[in-house]
Amino acid sequence: MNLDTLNPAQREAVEKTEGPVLILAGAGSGKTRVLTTRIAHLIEDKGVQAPNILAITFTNKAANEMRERVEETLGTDTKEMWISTFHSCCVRILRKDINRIGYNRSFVIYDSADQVTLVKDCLKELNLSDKVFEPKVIISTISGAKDKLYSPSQFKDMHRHDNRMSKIADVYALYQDRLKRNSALDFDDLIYKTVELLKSEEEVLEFYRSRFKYIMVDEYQDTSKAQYELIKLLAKEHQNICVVGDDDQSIYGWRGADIRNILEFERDYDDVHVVKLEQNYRSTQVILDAANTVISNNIERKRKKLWSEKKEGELIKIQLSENEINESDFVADMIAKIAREQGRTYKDFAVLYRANAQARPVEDALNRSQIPYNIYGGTKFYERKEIKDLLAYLRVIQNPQDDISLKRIINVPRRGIGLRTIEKIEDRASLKQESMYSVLIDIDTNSDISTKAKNSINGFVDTVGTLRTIKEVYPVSKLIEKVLETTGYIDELSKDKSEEAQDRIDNLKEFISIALEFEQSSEEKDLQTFLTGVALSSESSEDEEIEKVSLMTIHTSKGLEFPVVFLIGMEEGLFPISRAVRSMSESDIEEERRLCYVGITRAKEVLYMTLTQRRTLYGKTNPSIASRFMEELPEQCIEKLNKVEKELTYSKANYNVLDKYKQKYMNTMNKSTVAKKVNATIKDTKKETDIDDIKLGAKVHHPKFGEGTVVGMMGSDVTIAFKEQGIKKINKEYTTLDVL
DNA sequence: AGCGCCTTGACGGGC
DNA sequence: TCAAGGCGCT
Repeated sequence: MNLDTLNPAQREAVEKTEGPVLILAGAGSGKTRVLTTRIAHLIEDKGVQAPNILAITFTNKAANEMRERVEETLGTDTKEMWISTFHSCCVRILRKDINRIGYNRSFVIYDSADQVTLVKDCLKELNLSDKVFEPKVIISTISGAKDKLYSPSQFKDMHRHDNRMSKIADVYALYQDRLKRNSALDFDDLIYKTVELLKSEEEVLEFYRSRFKYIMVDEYQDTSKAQYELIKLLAKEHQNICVVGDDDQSIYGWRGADIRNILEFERDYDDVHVVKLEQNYRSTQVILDAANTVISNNIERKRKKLWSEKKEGELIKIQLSENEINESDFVADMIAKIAREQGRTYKDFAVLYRANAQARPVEDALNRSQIPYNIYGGTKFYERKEIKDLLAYLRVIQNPQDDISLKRIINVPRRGIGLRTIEKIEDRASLKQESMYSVLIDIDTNSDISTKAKNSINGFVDTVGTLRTIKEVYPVSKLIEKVLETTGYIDELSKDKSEEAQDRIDNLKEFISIALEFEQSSEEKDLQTFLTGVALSSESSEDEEIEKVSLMTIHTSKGLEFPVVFLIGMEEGLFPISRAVRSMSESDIEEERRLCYVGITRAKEVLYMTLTQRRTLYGKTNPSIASRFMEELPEQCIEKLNKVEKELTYSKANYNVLDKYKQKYMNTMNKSTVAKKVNATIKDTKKETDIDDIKLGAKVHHPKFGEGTVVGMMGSDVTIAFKEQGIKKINKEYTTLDVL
């Protein structure tokens, strides 16, 4: 294995194969290359067997890319190697042994829409209003609990003094019960139940421990407590655990990622070898300086500074526009101009924004200028109604205990089984503690259902029965055709002559070809494997090679790069988004700042940042205030294309500034040095602070805001009245508060 | 069952 | 602003 093309840090990360390794990989530092080379090195030079390697990523895209690149490097196939996402890895483990913890091995996987339906059912059963207990809120609460590995009873106990949360805990308990009865797992369960299985079944744990002798985890900053625990279980014995991540790119706190996992890796494992990949191969020095300076305003981070061998590069251009329409026109004009003058092609450009709603005016402007674009995000193929209907049929065929899917299709297409009848079936099912399907099977013994409804139900049961037989002999694609035929689904759509109906038919045909493709490429060809694959993939099959400008959120852009990037809507309340501003929570603002860092570092050569004087968003026009992140950009890196400073009110709010330290050091150091100083101070005092000493009324010291008094506490959020900076909400888990 | 009016609320989004 | 879901009427 030739490692000569790697830089020293990269090489170190590859060669240090034994013991715990933390690779802090800055944006564009060749992280994927290091990981793939490391795997190849293990196999080729260290004589490690392929089955002993486990490599975990977050997205299918990353997993596929890694597998391809490893195969390319090694020149062999990697079938024996587990290179997969957390979720598909867990499914594999669970399919084998989940029966040991009382679940059915042929479980189905519920997506977020199924979750909503199930939670609504649970609320109904508990007589709770879905106005007071919004399903969305319930789901994210449950999801948060599972991410932290709280069981329903633990969760209930934690919140025994909080009436509302207690009720939510009851929903959580019932929800889990129903999932189990339906032989279903939601996405969070895939992780949670795997941890549960490994913790309770010594034999299973031993099996995987001795199998996965070398474990690698990508995007470690995005792991949740549950994922962290899973990895720890597997890696504890041999300690050959290599995690790669960038705390500065942690932007998924809102979906359970716990930045502490990367910040405290060194505490969790013994003798951790830390490698920092700081050489950036992507961007110009100007772009990196700007990114470094902005991110240095974050307190809680590992110190790291990107540098590049590339020359200085063009200054970052800042444009102030009248409103979002002018802003979009500016973007379109500049794309046209740069494409023409510099001979760039449209795929070199990306327009990045904080919220999807911002895409609209940009689309309009690009259309006016006849510039082709691809918009990422939006309704997914598998979320379409007709596809979900078909999937519900397939799921019921696979697993008749799945009440949620059964309810979805029992009267689709219409076959005269009304709401009243369905309710009766449900009642009976919960009375007898069994699935709706088993009630349907002997519906004839049920007296309070009309003969007409009984006939329809028997017809439905026959259809499903027939399809279940067909499943055993025909391939999936054929089964799908049969479903669409025998249920009359296609007939129903064909009768409808609208364009929409034709679209739906086309989508169903597209789905059949997905199934055909599956039959050709997959080793296992059964329905269950197909359904799992569909559940775990997101299918964003846009034609990526095509010559188009990319429009996407900054979140979506993570991991990608473009020669020319437009970061639009750099305004307070939009970016950082208003919720983060209003919550007054420093950790929320820091996550927004990391997002800003991600946005800036997408650019290879040219970066534009735009903002408006007035923005109409959600039907309301408001004067804009420049984003605090704009103010954090170093003067020498930017070029203001128009009179930005004159026209703008920079928010003078109590954001930014590191006051206490600023006064002390500002004369001699620049802002980023001050931040470093603060960082170092935190590191020193960290161990001495006991988080439990932070109580109501306690006098505390905050690294940025100085002295204050604790006036409120909610979970890990502490509200503090600062002497000089006013009232702020701070997450005590992430900030070092010294009790005075 | 289906249509249309009205309220609501809207960040980010992979598996 | 606008789209989706709820609700009431036919």
